[in-house]
Amino acid sequence: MASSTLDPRVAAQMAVFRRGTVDLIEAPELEARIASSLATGKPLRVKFGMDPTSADLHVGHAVQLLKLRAIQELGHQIVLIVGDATAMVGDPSGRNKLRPPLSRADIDKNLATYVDQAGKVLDMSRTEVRRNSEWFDAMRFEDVLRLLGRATVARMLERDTFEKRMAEREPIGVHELLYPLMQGWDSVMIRCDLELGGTDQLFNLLRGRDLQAQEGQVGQVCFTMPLVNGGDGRKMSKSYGNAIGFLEPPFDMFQKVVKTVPDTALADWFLLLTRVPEAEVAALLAGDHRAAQLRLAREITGFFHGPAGATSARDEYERRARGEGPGDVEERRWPAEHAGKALPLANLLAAVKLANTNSDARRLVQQNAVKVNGLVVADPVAAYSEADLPLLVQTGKARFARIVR
RNA sequence: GGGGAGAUUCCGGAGCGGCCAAACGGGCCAGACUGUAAAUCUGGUGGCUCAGCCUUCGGCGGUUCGAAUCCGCCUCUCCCCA
Repeated sequence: MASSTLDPRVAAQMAVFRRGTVDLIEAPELEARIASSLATGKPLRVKFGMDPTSADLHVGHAVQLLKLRAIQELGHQIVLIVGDATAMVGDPSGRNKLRPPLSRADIDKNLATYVDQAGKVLDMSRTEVRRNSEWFDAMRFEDVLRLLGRATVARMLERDTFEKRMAEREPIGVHELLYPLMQGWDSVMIRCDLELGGTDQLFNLLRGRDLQAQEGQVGQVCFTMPLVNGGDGRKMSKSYGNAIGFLEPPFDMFQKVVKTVPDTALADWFLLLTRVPEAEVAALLAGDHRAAQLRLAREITGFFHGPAGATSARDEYERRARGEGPGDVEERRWPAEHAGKALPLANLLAAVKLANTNSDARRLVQQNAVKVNGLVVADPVAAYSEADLPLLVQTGKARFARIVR
């Protein structure tokens, strides 16, 4: 496809667009647009839509944002569409259930945090942010009907998520059929050159391309990035509890990356979530996977917390790996209500919240999961009193506390 | 509007008068193994003053020596037909 006469500057940009990308519809069109952008000095308008349905971004979102950042550095214009109007519909992509629409108040509340967190990756000062209520609120009912006339029911229903829901007799709100059209209309309104989305977004992205063509514009180029999975193999999502959030402290982030990424996904994570050159990634993967995993964790943690944060996270991680426990053990006070009394170990654990209940604590002790001052104690009624303080207590591999007076 | 099915411990889902704190699977916790991974194996998974006791099976009331299991009412879900 890339002809031998392809301008090297165009080729270089194409490489950025291509890294980790799944769909690119169509590559030759993109080459042409890049070439013309270079010739005229006019940046491409690159659209990315976000639903302000949740305030907290996680590593899964970072895949797209990092791509946008790279594109931004090429000098193109990122247009972030805040889907405040579409959020009230709810994107049916990947959903098997009708989801409740959000109120305007919810949306406004999420928006600030949302944009703020995206700013950890994107240069927001160079990003155009548009709310799609800007044009949707201005539409009259006849405008809506005209837009709806642009698509057929069969075309909408052929979508896999709708097909599945029909088959499973799950409800599909009529309003949900509108979502792809609304998203597509955004592209028309901002005269979009290309739009990025997750692989689950391809259908929606293509609606934009079609609508633009129908409106006399050149249809946008569409490209998609993979969705990353959490440690449990499911799509990373806050509601599944498998997400690594942008705002997590360095150690947590580092540790979660190590624990989350299966060996089979290492290559993808490097490709999608770091800027380590592809050749270097290949070399890393040819070596010790353990080392590659730690490197990945450093790269990701470093991106969000800087080199110092990444280093401290790694040090902490290694300290724990050596079995030394956390560098800085949380202190808990001897429970005031038991001042001056001896307590059975199980009750002590529950009292300082190292276990949920006395019964829970008792079980842990009986399973050899509890260490006091580094030694396993298997007797749940072993008595401790304030004279024994301070006590370093550990339940399981990761929960530590120092009990003090 | 009419007809039917059902609500059980974190989830799914058995149980249909005593042997039920309630099978089984998932999840989760812990132990072994390990790369604090994955996979695997083992144990655990209502509470407590823990070889025993106490409180649970949508809610309220009833039958019974005894109810998650039977009866009545209530609340909420789902399905089919229109």
